Amino acid sequence: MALSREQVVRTAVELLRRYGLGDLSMRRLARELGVAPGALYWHVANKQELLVEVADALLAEVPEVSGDRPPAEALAALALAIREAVAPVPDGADVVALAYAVEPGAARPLREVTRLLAAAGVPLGEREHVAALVVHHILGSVAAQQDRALAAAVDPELPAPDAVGETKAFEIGMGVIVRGLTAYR
Amino acid sequence: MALSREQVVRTAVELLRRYGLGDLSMRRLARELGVAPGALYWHVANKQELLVEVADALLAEVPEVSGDRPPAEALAALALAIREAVAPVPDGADVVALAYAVEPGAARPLREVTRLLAAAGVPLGEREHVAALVVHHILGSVAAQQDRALAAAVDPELPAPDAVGETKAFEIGMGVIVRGLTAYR
DNA sequence: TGTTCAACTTGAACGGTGTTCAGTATGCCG
DNA sequence: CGGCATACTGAACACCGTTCAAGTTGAACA
Repeated sequence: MALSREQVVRTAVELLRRYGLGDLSMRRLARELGVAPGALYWHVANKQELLVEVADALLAEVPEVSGDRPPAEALAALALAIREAVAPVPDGADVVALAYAVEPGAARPLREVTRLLAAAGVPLGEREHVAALVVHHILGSVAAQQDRALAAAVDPELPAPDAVGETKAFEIGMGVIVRGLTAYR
Repeated sequence: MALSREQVVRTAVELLRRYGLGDLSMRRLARELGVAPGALYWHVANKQELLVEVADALLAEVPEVSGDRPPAEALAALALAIREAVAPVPDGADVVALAYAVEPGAARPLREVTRLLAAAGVPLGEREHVAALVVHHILGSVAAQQDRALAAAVDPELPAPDAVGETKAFEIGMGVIVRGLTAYR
């Protein structure tokens, strides 16, 4: 059976989930698919394009947020949901950050952030900038956690980060943002 | 004359300033110093350690913030100063983010963020987490701007980001944070 | 059935990358 | 002058993303 773009992306996601970005090379991916490296370039222009697709796949699993809650509360829940989708994937934050940099509005959950900010009364001209703040907090927090986890894996002296504590830390920052938004209403 | 660690770091900073992270390879750096690549490893354990040193050098140029202002105001000024130190350096945000991930409290200006948060009434257990929010906003904002600049340089269709607008966008996010901090006082 | 043509894949190469290490040179100290 | 730590070289190792001429495959058409 011939390879397909979907298959390439799916395998890339698997590889990322299992081994992280360091082991997601075009060669490794090709080996996993039983194919020569050059074959991948028929289905994908380059690695960056592939990674954007991978990021989209990760974010596609974020559940849609229910609309019948106060916007601020819904925003906090959405941020947490995005966090939970990205955090368990090694280097997930890096991959999503890359995709967000290339096109901020490509993935649904990230658009939803902007939509909730509108509902919270943030005026049009400021929305995308506040959305950037939220996204950076999510991705920055996850990236930091993943870096600490990596450091702890290499050097057993360091304490392994505990998921609960990390989530609490994230929510403290998110709380500051949400309280800062009340000024708009 | 023998090479020195300081000289290696200084030249690395120059190279980064001029050509960005893509051209800051150990080989290129060695060529610039008129030396074989292996020689660098006498002065520096590996590239990551070098980049941490480079980040410290970038942040060392952030002016100290004066203490006789309201903490919230001083924090906004400090954040802006950090931004202005990192933004003109290509890939500066990436380099500093790496250093911050390795050891969050290494550079003075980043410790100062925590100090100002203490002055603003943020309790001990939450300080470092709010500091992370601020740092992520700074670095995320700069990284996004630099990515857009890079994209515009490659594809002339895209609009080049203007520095004033980017700073405004940054300040909008910073404003949300600062307003969110008033709840602590 | 035979032929044609597009879709797809291979194999090999190009020009890089970070890092290691046995060996060699340099200059200071006793 | 001998010895020794410091500093550096040259070559290699094992990778990386990407390109491309040449080859294969399979389906549609005559």
